[in-house]
Amino acid sequence: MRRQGYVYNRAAATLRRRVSTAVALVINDLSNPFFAEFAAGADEALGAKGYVTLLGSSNESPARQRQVLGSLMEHHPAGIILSPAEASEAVDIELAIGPHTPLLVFNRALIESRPAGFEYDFLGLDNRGGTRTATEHLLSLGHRRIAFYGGHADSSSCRERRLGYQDALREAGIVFDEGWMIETTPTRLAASAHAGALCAIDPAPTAAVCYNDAVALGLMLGLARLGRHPGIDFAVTGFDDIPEAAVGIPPLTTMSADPRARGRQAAELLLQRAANPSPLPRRSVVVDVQLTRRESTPHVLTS
Amino acid sequence: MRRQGYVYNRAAATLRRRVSTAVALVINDLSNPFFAEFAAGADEALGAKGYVTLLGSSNESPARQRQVLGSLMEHHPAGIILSPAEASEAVDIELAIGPHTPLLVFNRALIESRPAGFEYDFLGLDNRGGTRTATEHLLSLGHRRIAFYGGHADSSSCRERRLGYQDALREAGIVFDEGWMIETTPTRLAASAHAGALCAIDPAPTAAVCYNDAVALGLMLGLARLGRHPGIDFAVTGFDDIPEAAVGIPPLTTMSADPRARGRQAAELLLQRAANPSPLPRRSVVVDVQLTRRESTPHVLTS
DNA sequence: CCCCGTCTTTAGATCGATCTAAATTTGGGG
DNA sequence: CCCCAAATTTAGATCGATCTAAAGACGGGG
Repeated sequence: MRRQGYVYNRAAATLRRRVSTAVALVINDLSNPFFAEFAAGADEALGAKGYVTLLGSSNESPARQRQVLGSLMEHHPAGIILSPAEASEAVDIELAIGPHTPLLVFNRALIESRPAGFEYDFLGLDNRGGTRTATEHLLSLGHRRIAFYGGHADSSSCRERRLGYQDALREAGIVFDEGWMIETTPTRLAASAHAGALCAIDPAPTAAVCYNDAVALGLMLGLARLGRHPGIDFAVTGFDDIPEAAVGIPPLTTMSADPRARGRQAAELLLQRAANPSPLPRRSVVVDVQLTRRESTPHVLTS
Repeated sequence: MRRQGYVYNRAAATLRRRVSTAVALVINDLSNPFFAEFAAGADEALGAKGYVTLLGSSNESPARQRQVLGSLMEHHPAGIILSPAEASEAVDIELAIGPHTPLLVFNRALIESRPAGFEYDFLGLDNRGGTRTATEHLLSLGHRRIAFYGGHADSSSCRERRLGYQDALREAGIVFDEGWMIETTPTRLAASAHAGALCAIDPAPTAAVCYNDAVALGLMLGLARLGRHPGIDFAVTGFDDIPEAAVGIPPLTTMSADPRARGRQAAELLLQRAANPSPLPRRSVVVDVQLTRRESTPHVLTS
């Protein structure tokens, strides 16, 4: 009957069953390899379970995100995986998707203002534990004056990562100085341009924990321009393990989040919820990140 | 009535109209920023026209691609945008999607074996013209011994790019030597490792046209390790203009393809076809790529 | 005041998978 | 050979948007 040109009509099935075998995947920034990998992983796992991925990208715009969610909702997806745009309010999301569709939020917390009523699962990275591990790694190499470099202090992930860094310093009994934290836009260019601010600290740090890989790569570039040699006389750590990290100069020690595996995990969490809507309590999964040691973190020089 | 919790049921509409307002987007490698950007552009343009994107990724596997296409077909999409997996046969694609759904193939030609009967539109890059422009750029800077570096000679895009390079040399009256073309796996790592093969050419080239940016960045790294200074005593061009190209050491002169704009264009071409299935003849659009000059292509040294 | 043409409303019918209930077949024991 | 229980087959009914056709409302001219 396949030879007769028959194709299953999933629209008819969806109409009858009141819910489709599609899962909506809404991404804030597809051009970021981290999220592109995440999307690829989610699509892979969903496809393996017979689901189809409805893609939407919000480009960091809450307005567009709302519009996209509305459009995707018309397909009555079995669930939604949302990597929210910046400053997404839980109330707006609830308004867009209603109370019945299972939701899994990835990577960023939603801004909660109302008391409760809106339930969703969460999957994120252990930002605090990650920078703590990175800082401990630098401490174990003998570094004592360690800066935290890059990121906007008002972003939630930057705040968390700064806390982990301070945790490690405190535990090592190091007196921490506010001036050791330098704020930059989290791009390679901005990070490269602000490298001078790091060198201006007195006494000069011998290592820096960076907000993410883009910042770390930019910082290494900027330091090289100022005559420093990251990987030899200065140590740098990143966060994310983007593909460029492995081929930087020098290759970057960083915290790996394995975005493709996160995508698969998100799909599994969501499908579990979809199969079993109410019984399970709300889940919040925070994934450990792994230290990937490369050549950007030398032992401190005994000068 | 929105307050009553009403949401439009697109499954019902699709059932009645026999075709959905979704477009299937099947990508061979989402983790490649080039295709991720393409997907983001396509989704953006489709969303703006009220269409929803059904995502599928094939991971370069024709078997998986076929499976994904089959699954997406059950949603009776208005059309399909396909960036085919390597070695995709037109016959297989036709078998998977049938003769009625409009198809736009992006970037790679399908392997045609049957005489005809299967019609689809095509959108691709001007590979031949691109490397020709890059080579002419190097010629205008005084380079005469120019190598072609990287890529697998049996891939269609590599063949096309080599032809453009040879076009430019021929036109400049330069006697071309087969030994000037060096084959590598098109990754940064492999390109970096083979840099020695380039230096071994006698007399040594002063410039290289690279298969793509990844290869070019790898080559520059490899040359630096061998004591050469790309951007000063050696010129390198890339292809694609991936984000890393602008922040390489030195920043890479390359051919920009603007993948996000290509995505938007693919969406428009497909929707035109979907609105007007038969009247238009088959379309094949080849997009010019633009020379983006940065610092990796110095004037030849007069030594 | 009636008739006919135009505009608006309403009443099914349709799409195809799925589910329920009724109808039919099958099988085994009395 | 018949009867009842179990298994299978068949016949509608359902989902909600959309389309068609029929019914109803309205208005102007005779």
